[in-house]
Amino acid sequence: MPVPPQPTRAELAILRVLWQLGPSTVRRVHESLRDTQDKDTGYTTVLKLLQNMTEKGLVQRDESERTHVYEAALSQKRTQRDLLRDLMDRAFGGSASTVVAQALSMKRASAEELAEIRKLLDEHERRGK
Amino acid sequence: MPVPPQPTRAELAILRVLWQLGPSTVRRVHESLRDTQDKDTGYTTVLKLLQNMTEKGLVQRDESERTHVYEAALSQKRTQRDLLRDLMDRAFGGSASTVVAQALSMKRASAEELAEIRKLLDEHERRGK
DNA sequence: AACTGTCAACGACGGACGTCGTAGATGCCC
DNA sequence: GGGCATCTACGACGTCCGTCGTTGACAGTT
Repeated sequence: MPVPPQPTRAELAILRVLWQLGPSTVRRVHESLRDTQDKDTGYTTVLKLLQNMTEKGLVQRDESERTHVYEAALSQKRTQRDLLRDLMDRAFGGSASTVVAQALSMKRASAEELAEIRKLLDEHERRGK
Repeated sequence: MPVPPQPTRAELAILRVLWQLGPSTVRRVHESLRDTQDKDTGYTTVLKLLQNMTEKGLVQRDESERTHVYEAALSQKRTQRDLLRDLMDRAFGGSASTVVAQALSMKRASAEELAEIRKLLDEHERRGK
């Protein structure tokens, strides 16, 4: 399992919990999901998902205690990058600028976000110089 | 069928062909896919996909002639926006600036692309003013 | 020792997806 | 008109995904 496969929708939702809470038990993940999510997922469903994800290498499991503790195997950044890369290739012909253009066209690109983006761009340019 | 569901991977590959070639027959789509794609998809597979997509409202079918002609129902821009929005919500917490940051961190964000992005940003700012 | 609650593990199931074989209709050509 | 090619339509299959019921192990309580 050199490179784990991309997470599915449900798996990504779980990863988000793990990134936010850090290493957690099934119960904690389940409850956090219940809070955040609109949909109501059963306990054993979350357990099964986490078992699958362990199998795939998406998470690491500490089973030294009776109650296992799960932790994301890859960083949030890394996963975001992989997912965005994939979408960029499949839907945007690999063009980063088109991605940015679409991102800007969304309502959520608020004023603060625009300033943030410009800052990123400056930094990136300075570094590339 | 007010709003068609999001296209799957295989469906998106077909949509890309339709956006590039314009309204096309199954055969044309199939051949174009054979050229572009690494994977080798059978004719009837493409046909079935297009039939499903018609059902879902992703494409429109002109069956006035014996050989049907398919056309993308939604624009490329619109589809890109929907897909990016979805990923942004699921993986980036809805933050456009994080998306942009990840996009910039990729090798494909070349010098020309950076210039292009900056231009987009300027335009966007001017318009927002 | 019996009861109760929590946990991991396993198996099953329905649905979506991608794939293709095959049948049936239609058009073309000698 | 018979034969061949092309096209749509239909049905099936294997796989993955998300879901959950059930079982068995274990721990704490009384």
